[in-house]
Amino acid sequence: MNTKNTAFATAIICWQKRYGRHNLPWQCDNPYHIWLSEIMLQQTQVTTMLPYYQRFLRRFPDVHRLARAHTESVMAVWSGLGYYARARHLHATAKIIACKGFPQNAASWQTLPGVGKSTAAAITIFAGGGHHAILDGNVKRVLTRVFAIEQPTNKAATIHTLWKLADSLLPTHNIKPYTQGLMDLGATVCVRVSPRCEACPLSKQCLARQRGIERRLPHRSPRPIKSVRHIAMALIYHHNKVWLQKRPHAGIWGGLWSLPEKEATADLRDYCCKKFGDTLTPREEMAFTHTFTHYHLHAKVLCYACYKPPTSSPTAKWMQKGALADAALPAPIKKLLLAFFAP
DNA sequence: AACCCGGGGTT
DNA sequence: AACCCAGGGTT
Repeated sequence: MNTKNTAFATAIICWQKRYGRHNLPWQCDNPYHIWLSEIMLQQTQVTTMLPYYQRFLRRFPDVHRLARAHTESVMAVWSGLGYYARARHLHATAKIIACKGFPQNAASWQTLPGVGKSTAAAITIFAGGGHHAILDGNVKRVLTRVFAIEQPTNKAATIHTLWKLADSLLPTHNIKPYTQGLMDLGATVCVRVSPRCEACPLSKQCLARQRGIERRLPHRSPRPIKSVRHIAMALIYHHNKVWLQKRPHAGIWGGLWSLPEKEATADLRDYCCKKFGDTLTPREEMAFTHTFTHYHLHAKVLCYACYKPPTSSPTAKWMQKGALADAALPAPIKKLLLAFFAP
């Protein structure tokens, strides 16, 4: 019978002790700090999120302060960090926690908005008591390489295999340094391009390295070709202000402020005419393209000067050009507006 | 600028 | 199980 692979965990725990990160501000026993850090670390590196983390905690020192805050101020503090759905989910979860207290196990954590299986596992491990596998991008990379898993990692069956493998590798003790070590190793040594195998504690047991295929892993099956989608947007300005609409929470750029948008330019002109009447003067046209996972978005932007603006409403408002940089806008819209108002 | 990537949510 | 969404990193 094959014995349990303890060499993997042992090597990581030992490496973590000497080379891992030990002084991160959320390495404490405050579940609020740990939860916030894990959300901010989704799709984001430590060096990027660190100043945001500090700023966020100064503004919202505990979960009750966060729960009581207005969504707008949460989004404003999050501004610049990207992936704004994380901020919306964080706020929604804060309200639940303020009412019902912090979850006491991973399964309960995972029912909360923005907390998936891996994040729930990490939070409960670092907050103390949890004993679960994690499987984020770093861990996937380490596992597919050390065990030479060549199946495409964007397939459910492979993900399932990786979870099983991660479960089987869990050590009985030292779960915190093990988990932190796995994350740190993937982030600093077993990186996607140019892995630093000479500095890796697993290099001797790494099957991908033995076979010389570490750079080809993890493997993904190709994605379908992207289509192109055309839309029309209106940039309506009044002195140094621009007319923005709040987007619905579902769909792209959910909950962010953006320009009025229609499928076709004719529809857009109709809308502008109805909304602003003859107070609008057509100016130049602009355009941009933005690529999503599944399609290229091509936007034609009709610019109008407006001399008599309508008043704001909950879902539409005028924004000063000075407020654009810190506002919750989609990245391409922010870029376009900053360019438009640039001196 | 093109290409690659990966977390949670939705269907 | 497959697809959707978002923005940063790398080349």
